[in-house]
Formats: sequence, structure tokens, C-alpha cells
Amino acid sequence: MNKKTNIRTQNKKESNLKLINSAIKSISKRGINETTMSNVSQGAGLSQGIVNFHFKSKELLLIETLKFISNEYLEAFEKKLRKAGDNPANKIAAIIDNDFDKKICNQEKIAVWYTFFSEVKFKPVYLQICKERDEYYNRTVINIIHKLIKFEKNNLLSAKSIATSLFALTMGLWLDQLVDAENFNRNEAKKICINHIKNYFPNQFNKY
Amino acid sequence: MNKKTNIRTQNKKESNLKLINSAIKSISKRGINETTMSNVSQGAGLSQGIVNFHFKSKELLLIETLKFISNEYLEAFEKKLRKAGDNPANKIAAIIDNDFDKKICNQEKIAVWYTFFSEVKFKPVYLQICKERDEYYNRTVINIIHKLIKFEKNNLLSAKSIATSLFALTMGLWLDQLVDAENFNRNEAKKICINHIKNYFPNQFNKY
DNA sequence: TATCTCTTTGAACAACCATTCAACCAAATT
DNA sequence: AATTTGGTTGAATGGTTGTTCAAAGAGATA
Repeated sequence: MNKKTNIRTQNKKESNLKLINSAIKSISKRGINETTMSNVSQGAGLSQGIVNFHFKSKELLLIETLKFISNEYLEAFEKKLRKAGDNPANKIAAIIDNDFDKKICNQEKIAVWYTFFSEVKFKPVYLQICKERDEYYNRTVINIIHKLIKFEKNNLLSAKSIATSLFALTMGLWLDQLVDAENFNRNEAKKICINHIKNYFPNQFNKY
Repeated sequence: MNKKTNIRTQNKKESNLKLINSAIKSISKRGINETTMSNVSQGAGLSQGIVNFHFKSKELLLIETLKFISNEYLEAFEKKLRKAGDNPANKIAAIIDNDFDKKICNQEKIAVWYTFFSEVKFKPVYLQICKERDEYYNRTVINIIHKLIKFEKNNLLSAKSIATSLFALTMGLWLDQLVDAENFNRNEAKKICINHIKNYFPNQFNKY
């Protein structure tokens, strides 16, 4: 029988996904320390020992969970970029749009991101996964900003610094959603980012 | 005998401080989950049961630790502001200077901040302490920006939004020091912040 | 249908760690 | 000097939780 239509393989994949989603929910609700194997398996509607069967250990489950949200981010990022066409200003706008899209930027996911951020200093694996995402973002943004600079000289900051600043601004606004949830506003956040970059390239962002 | 010169009271205070500093070190090295009472007491050169005597519980030690770095931040913030005089641009520059001062912005302290940030969602006490700091920062910055706007109309964003953006940018750059430690540069970070605000008020920041 | 393979169950286990506390000791009070 | 007060010690305790694994169940194979 074909491995892809194999019911067992399919079920296993499903259980895997259920467990990761349950882990996301639990981490965002309780944090990593108070997320237990019981929590995760119960949340997935499965039994105690199952997480160890699927992921070997709690640590490996956490790593897969981080990889999962990282991939989710990157896929959405690429998709929005492809849709944006060739215009560099539109591309930047698409990236900002993606970063504050409800699917990416919501209490649950942001809480999970920050849980992992807080441990990158002593968990090299977390650091590597986060860095890969960051570097991909930065490389992409730097390339776009080079094009913006070509059309509109900017003598205040380098492309690299502007990319860093946009990324930092985004991460900081994400944090706002955790610390100041009631006042956080997705559109306001987008506006802040757009204006930030518009200040460096007023002509190319005049329609925003 | 006067309570302030009382040797016991003095020693107790010293032990308290030693324990909090040891907690900061341990959290920044291992995170909260793997910071044990043994770790903390040993790091302070004291014995096992002592943390419970001083702080009642691990949770209360953590709360005091967060309060400690929060106060440290606010005190430095106020001090730098007082020194800056009345000019609003100088005041903003002083705030940025403080945020990336080595005493405030270093791997150890930032790691601790982010550890607590990551738990504000399910630890109301952490949230409250972080919020108090944030709100103080924001109120102060908004007031200064109102003055900047008076002298130099800005029709892109409100004072509130500009304050939010500066704070977010700062928090995001702090995060950079954790995730991209090798490339993080204190002066570059300052420059990014200054330029960000300079873009909104070019005339008042022309000397920066 | 019978056998084999892989997933799931859930009880048992072992390790870790926050907390407790009786005993000790040094400083304060009388 | 004698007594009281209160900070410190470190071993013992108890609860929590990640991990293991034998048994069971369900799908694949022949």
C-alpha cells in the first residue's frame, strides 16, 4: 500500500499535529514550565505516554513546536511577498501586513514566540531556529531596501540598519500585544511601521 | 538602638540583596524553570532554606527580583532626565541614551526582562510591574513629544503613537541583544532610535 | 483468516526540587 | 552576665512531573 494513503501514517501525522497545537495552546496559557506532558496529551485528546512516543522527550516536542510556528511564519511571509509583485514599496507593505495579520500576530502565537525568545540565551537550538527566521527576514528586507535606496537616496542609515529597525519595531509592537493587550491595535501597529519606513523613503511610500 | 544602624537589620538587607542579585544571575544563565532555590542560595554564599526565610516562596523571590530591575530602570531613567534640562529633544536623547546604557542594556538584565515578559500573560503580578514601568515611560515620553509637536507640527502620527513606536523600537532592539548578540551594537541601536524620532521632528533634532 | 507491525494506553517509577523545621548561633536587650 | 530575639543552617519531607514499558488495540500484510 502507498505510504501516503496509508491510514496509520495519516493518523500519526494527525496526532503529531494535534500534539503540537495542544502544546501551543498550553504554552500560551501557562508557559513552558507549567506545561506538562499530561496537559499536552490531554489537550490533544490522547493519553499520557503518547508525547514521548511521538517526540521522544518534552524538549524535542518544544523544539518541534518552535519549528512549527517558525515555518508557519515563513510560509505566510513568502506567500504575501509573491502576491505583492515587483514594486519594492509594495513588498515592504506586504511584509508589514503579514506581520500584523491575525493569523501571525495574535495573543496565542506571540506568547509562544516570546516564551522561546526568553530562552534563546541558554538553549542553542531555540536560538538557531529563531535566527534562521530573523536572517531570512533581514536578507529579504535588506534586498528590498537596496532597491528603495536606488530610487531615493537615504543618507541617514544603511539598508542594514533600516532593516534592523523595522524588525525591532515589529518585535516591539508584538510585545505590546502581550504587555498592553487592551490598547493594542493591529491597524495602529501597521500604521506605525509604515510611517517609520515612509520617513526614510517619503516619495516611494506617498500612496500609503 | 537605632533600627538603621542595627547590625542585624543591615546584615539582613545585605543577604536580601545578595539573593536578588544571585537570582538575576541564575535567571539570565538558566531561565526561571531551571533556577532552583539551591542555585540562588549557593550563588549568594548562603544555605538552602534561606530563600524561603527571606521571601517566603520562590514566586515571591521572583516578584522581588522583577521589582528590583524595574526600580533600577526607573531610577536611572529619572536621573538621566533630570540631567537633560528642559529642552525636549535633549530629553528624548537622554531617554534613548539611558535605554542603551551598559548598566541597563546588557545580556544579563535583558535576559531577565524577557523572561518576565514571556510570563506576563499568566502572571498578573508580573504584568502589573511591567505595566507600571511602561506607563511611566509612556506618560513621560508623550508629554515630551507634545512639546516637540508644539514647535514642529507633525501630522503623520499622534504623540501617543510616536511614544508607542519609540518604546517598541527600544524593546525590539533589546531583543536583538539576545537573539543576535554578536552583531548587536549599543551605539548603532541608539542611532536607530535617534533617527526614528528625528524623522518626525527633523528641525529639533538637527544637531543629533 | 491469521500473523505481523505500529500506535496508543495508563499505571508505575524515579528524579528533582520547593518547602519545612528543629537545632544552632550571634546580636540585642535587660 | 543572663536572657531574649531573630537570622542561618542543612537534612528530611512531600508533591509534582517526565519517562518507561508491558499490555492492548487497530491497521497492514500475506
